[in-house]
Amino acid sequence: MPKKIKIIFLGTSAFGVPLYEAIGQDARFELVLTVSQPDARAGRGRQIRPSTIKTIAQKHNWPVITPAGIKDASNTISSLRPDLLVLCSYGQIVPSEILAIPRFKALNIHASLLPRYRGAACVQAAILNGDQESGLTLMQMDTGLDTGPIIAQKKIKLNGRETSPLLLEILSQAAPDFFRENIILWLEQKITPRPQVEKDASYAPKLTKEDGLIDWQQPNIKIDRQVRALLPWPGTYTFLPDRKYLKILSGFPGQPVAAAKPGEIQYIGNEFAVACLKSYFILGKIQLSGGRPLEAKIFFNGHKEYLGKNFFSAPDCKIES
RNA sequence: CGCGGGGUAGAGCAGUUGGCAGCUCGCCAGGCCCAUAACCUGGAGGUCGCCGGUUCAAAUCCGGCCCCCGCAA
Repeated sequence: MPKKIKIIFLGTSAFGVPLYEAIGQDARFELVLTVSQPDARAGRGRQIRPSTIKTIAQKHNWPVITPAGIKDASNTISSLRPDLLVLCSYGQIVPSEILAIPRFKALNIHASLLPRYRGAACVQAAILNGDQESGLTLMQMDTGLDTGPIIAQKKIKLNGRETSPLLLEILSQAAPDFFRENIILWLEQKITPRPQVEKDASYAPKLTKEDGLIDWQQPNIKIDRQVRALLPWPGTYTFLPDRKYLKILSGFPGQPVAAAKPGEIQYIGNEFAVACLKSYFILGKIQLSGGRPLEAKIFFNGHKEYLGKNFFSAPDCKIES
């Protein structure tokens, strides 16, 4: 390839950073523009802050724009005459008029083995469903939500103890090599994308705060998956017997038992555990609102009054601070 | 000015009609026991976040400051 490939990168979250920097620093490519989501109020104090990708762009002095709607950037994008458009967790559907601009098309790197888990919470979905494997998909974009034909995939085996932040990190770090291994073949048109098998498709819609509420009537395996999957947001939570909001940050499933009263807090084998459906969930780290994260053992050592009482997971418990 | 909780012994917490600072765990010493994460006895350990004010007397009331955290995104 005699000439540099002109790339426009679309991304917002930290997940895309390794890939983004790899592209920006690759001599074969010329990063002509970065498109990210607009600055938004976030965090305590609701300060206005830029997206992670925008922050990285500014650090390298790479050109970046943050249109409210990607359509607003349509003219800017076409005037740069990009050869390729690469998207990684950008957060907006890109319309066909923009997808049609680059001659090597618009590609998306998605953190699941499509057609499984189209959508935003793809990594969480893999853990929530107890999948044996996860991975990355390089795909050609169309106007649907992660529906375009697949160019390449990379599988990652799961050991069943991953948390979302960890798996996200693993996939994020794997993205640059995965991209480099396939992009040249793509540019040389040695790969024919294959359409997704529609009947195998599933969706992982954005999570909500409600998804984090623990139902102690479930088997401990499910609760364990929920705890690992929903970090760091929305997080899993329950309510103490006096209805204080309590985050469950970690734990693991205990041995099955016949008679367990779901929700009951118990001291078992030198650990603090909560009864769920025919089993116990051993508590690891927990966090009260206003408090820092700490081992359940440390907290309950000073609160023996909770033993034998029940956690609430009733919907009438308001989420309060 | 988005809403809110908190800084008290090594850890987690209680303690506002102001009056010599408490609980659980841990730690040290000893005891019981085949043994123990169990139990019993004794012990060490605190400028009550910082500064100032009110008062005979402040962890507790008033003012200012620093730090930590939850919700919300």
